[in-house]
Amino acid sequence: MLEDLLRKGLLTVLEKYGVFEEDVQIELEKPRDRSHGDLSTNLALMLGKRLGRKPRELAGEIAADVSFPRDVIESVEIAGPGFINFRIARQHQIDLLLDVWNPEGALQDIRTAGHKRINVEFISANPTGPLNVVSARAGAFGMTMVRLLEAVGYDAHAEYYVNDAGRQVTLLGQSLRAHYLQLLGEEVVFPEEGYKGQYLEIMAAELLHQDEAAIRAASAAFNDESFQRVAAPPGCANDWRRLPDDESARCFSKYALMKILGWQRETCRRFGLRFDTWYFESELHETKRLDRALERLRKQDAVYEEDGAVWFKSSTHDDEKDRVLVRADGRPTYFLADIAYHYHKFQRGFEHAIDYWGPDHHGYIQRMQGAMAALDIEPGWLEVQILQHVNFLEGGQPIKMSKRAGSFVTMDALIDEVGADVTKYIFLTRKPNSHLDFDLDLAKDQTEKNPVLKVKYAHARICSLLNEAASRGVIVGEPSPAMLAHLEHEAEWALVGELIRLPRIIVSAAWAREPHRLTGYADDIAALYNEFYTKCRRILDQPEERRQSQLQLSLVTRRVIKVLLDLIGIDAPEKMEKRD
RNA sequence: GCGCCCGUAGCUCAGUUGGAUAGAGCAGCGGAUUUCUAAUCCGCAGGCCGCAGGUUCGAGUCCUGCCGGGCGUGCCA
Repeated sequence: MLEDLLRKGLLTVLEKYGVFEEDVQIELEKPRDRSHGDLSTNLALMLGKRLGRKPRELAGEIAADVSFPRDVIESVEIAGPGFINFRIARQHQIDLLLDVWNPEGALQDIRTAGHKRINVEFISANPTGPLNVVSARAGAFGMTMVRLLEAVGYDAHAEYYVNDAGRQVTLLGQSLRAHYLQLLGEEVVFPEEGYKGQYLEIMAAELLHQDEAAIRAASAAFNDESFQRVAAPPGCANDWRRLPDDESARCFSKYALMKILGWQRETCRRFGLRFDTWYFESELHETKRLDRALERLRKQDAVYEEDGAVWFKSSTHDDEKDRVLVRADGRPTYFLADIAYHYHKFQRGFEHAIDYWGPDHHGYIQRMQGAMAALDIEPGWLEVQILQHVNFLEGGQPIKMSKRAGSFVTMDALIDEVGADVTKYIFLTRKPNSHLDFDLDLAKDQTEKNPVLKVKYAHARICSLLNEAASRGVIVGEPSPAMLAHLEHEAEWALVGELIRLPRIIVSAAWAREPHRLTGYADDIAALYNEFYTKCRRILDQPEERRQSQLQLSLVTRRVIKVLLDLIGIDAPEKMEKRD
């Protein structure tokens, strides 16, 4: 690695000052300003005080003393208050560029995680209605994180937790049943806090008019293994309604669950999300994992009984207060189920787990971490990422969203109107924990002005250029040092300087859990390519060597853009419709 | 009240973990096309980085206190 070479060279010089490897962390970064060279260190600024020297003088001495092979580091300069700037020799930049191009090169070298198994759980929306736009942000982040983790060598596993047990699901069944009976003209008391969304009315109408056909259709969506447990209840709706209330509601609930999970899964598919596991809460109950988790906590002396309920001593783990695991009436809380779920996740052999949660769950983190600690799971095993709230604006006004009241923008509508690619890209240009205003009108009406198109266009443009070359009989060779040595223009070298950062960008985005670095970088690459393309126009009319070098540079650029768009999960088009 | 997140251009947001003259897109203004798609490029304008202190060679970034916005603070999920 280039950085290692620089560090080693600098350390050799620093020994004369009595500074050794363990004394100092040498930072190297790419300066914002191109005129400041390719890499820069603030070493002299950091050491100035410790050595009682003026930073600028110290930098001058170090710069004069340090030595590198000329074909790697072309120049060493001091600037500003005491920065030492390095300029990478063009020969070496070409080597780095080829390292990015070579499939066995840099993109293999960054796969350092050793196939460790890592679980990424995201969306995990309640199965009580269609996915809404909030899940779109989680989907974009979760899926890209999975791919990023794979890119750095993890064996990453995408998981969706389905809360198909508990009160919400019961309420769902009762709500559907009430809608159904209402359609029959019966007097019904709609459950308090029930679900009033229009989708339940439609679902009820389907049951009324198609009944068994509707049930068969919904069941057919679940013929694969992971959804085996989502099965249609016996009989038809007309039978269900005559059963005793509880049992009747359970039948309607099962049907609704089946139907809604079908929607959710289809929405995810449309959005390009692939889950390795859909984990059902009901399985936890059936396999007695709640009892087992509770038993384990008991053995650790982490629970006690009071007022008829079973409490977890989360206050000993920095939580504000203790939390109930089993209610006085004997029903377990969601918290206990969640503990059992994560305990099982741990037992399934994942070395690390990342959960994407909404901002309304942040108060939940402490008790969850407390439970993990009480179960002797190493600290840091569970990593919770909070995705901040998204404000959707329509006509300049925020849209209030309430699932129970049934008013929200569905993820499907977003995909229909804005498109999956644009939506993902927009979400991934923002940091996970920043609040975000998403103007639907703007996204819908002005999609051609969205930055994602600039990146797609750059890719299409390169394809188009290469096609044109082929049709003129120009053969584009594999990128090679001999040809790339003919790069001349400043814009070409600026592009090279950016392209060779790809491995570092991927690594930093993966480790910092900040996929938005990918979109920012993709935008930079596209801008630099377009700049090069405009300033060095009519590439194919250039002399053969110049032409070859530029075409080869284009090839590498196309691959870099493709790698980025694949990570983000959006299409890299070979051509785009000409606008007007 | 307490806890968490956020305050950066008119708008939406970046800012390489403390670096050099704070950036991009959109909106505004002015230029560039006999093309290999102008869905592009070039230029101009736009800023007390919420406010006030502190830490140090150096702060949009770190610490404290305010101000403003969002969320949480259930034997709900």
